[in-house]
Amino acid sequence: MGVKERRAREKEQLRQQILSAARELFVNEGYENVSMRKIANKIEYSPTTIYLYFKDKTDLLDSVCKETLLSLLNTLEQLKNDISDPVETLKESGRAYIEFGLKYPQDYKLTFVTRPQFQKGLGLEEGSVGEKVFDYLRAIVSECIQQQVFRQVDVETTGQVMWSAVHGVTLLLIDFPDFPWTEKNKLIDTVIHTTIAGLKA
Amino acid sequence: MGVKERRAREKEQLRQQILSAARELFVNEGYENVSMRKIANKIEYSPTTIYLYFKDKTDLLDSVCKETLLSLLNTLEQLKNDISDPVETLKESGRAYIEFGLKYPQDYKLTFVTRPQFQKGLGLEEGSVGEKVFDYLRAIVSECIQQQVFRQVDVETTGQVMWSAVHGVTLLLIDFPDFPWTEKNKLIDTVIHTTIAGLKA
DNA sequence: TGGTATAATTAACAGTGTTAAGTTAAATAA
DNA sequence: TTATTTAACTTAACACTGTTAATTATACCA
Repeated sequence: MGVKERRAREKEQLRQQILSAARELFVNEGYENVSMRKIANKIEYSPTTIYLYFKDKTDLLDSVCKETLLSLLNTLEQLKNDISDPVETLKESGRAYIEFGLKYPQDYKLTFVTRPQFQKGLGLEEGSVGEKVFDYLRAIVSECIQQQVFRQVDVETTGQVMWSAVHGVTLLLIDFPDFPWTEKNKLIDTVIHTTIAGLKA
Repeated sequence: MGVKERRAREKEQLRQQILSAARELFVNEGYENVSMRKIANKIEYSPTTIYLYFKDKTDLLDSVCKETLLSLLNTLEQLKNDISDPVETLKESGRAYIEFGLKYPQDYKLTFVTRPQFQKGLGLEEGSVGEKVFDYLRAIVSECIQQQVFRQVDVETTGQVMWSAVHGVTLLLIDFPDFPWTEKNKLIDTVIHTTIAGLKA
């Protein structure tokens, strides 16, 4: 009876192989410039084999993005050990979020910009990984409000403001690398500091 | 001798015709899903005619985006009559910027997200329309600092923080329309208010 | 009218995502 | 062991893509 298990394991292995080949190509050459044939070549299978594992190209994109979100969530959750000082945690989380985006710029854009363009229901729906990322943010913000550090009582709005700020600066830094930005870390710190200061008071 | 002028005028006319056909299609169906043949069909010319007026598809995108930036700049500059209260002007400009993005979401994404992906030098270089948009922002921020309303002395950083906030919320609202956002206007107001409050004091 | 520059077109190339049909290999049943 | 079923994979094809080179049509000038 171990046969089926082995076969399933092999199938899963090839799925992963396709997935990581796709990620590597998407990241290095951009989603639009990667063809199914290119992915197939990389893993030394025929192009149509991919369709046995993924519905179509956007499904492949989808799976790559889900992995990215998991990785982001993982990065963030490793910070949230110290809940005694939620504001400090929020600052560090914001910085970690931005730095994640800058470390994997193509993955970030793929997940938060390209994917929504191709797939209307975009991974923030109930039970999704994307929702969990926002849940993480919500929890910290909630703590800040409970400790009465933040003026705003509305957890949702506060979280969304924070998200806007970090998302904005991340994308600007990625998309306009030639713009005469202030020194990167100073800009990031100022964005976070400013937003949090604005939420206090 | 009026012949050459007329011919030039006709040429310019067709150029504009191509441009507005391209914009309409890009906006309605997305840049990736619009083919040169589709544009050509719309204006009832052969596909290759477009290449007599534009170098390639990204050049077409480029020109569309330049128009968008001009339109945005125009929208903003109509607000800047009242310089006596720079903070109020900044608030209104931020709101106008976001609402421009939400009114023409595809144009906004095309200009600030899609284009940078295809064209490295992306319209923020010296003398460009993109630079003028940022110049506009810089001028208002500078006034706020001179009137000692803002804590931060660094005009550049302050402007970039402001840009991050409005860019971020604009894109989030565009890209994740199904997310349970706070009521749109409340969110926009809170983003602007929070950022400006953070820049004060 | 004939000649010329310019504008627009046709035909073609190499590549795209995807589907349907066909083939090979492996696991089960006799 | 041999036959049969099932799963994995490939080949061939379709309609489409951006773009180039060669060709035709058009409008102007002498």
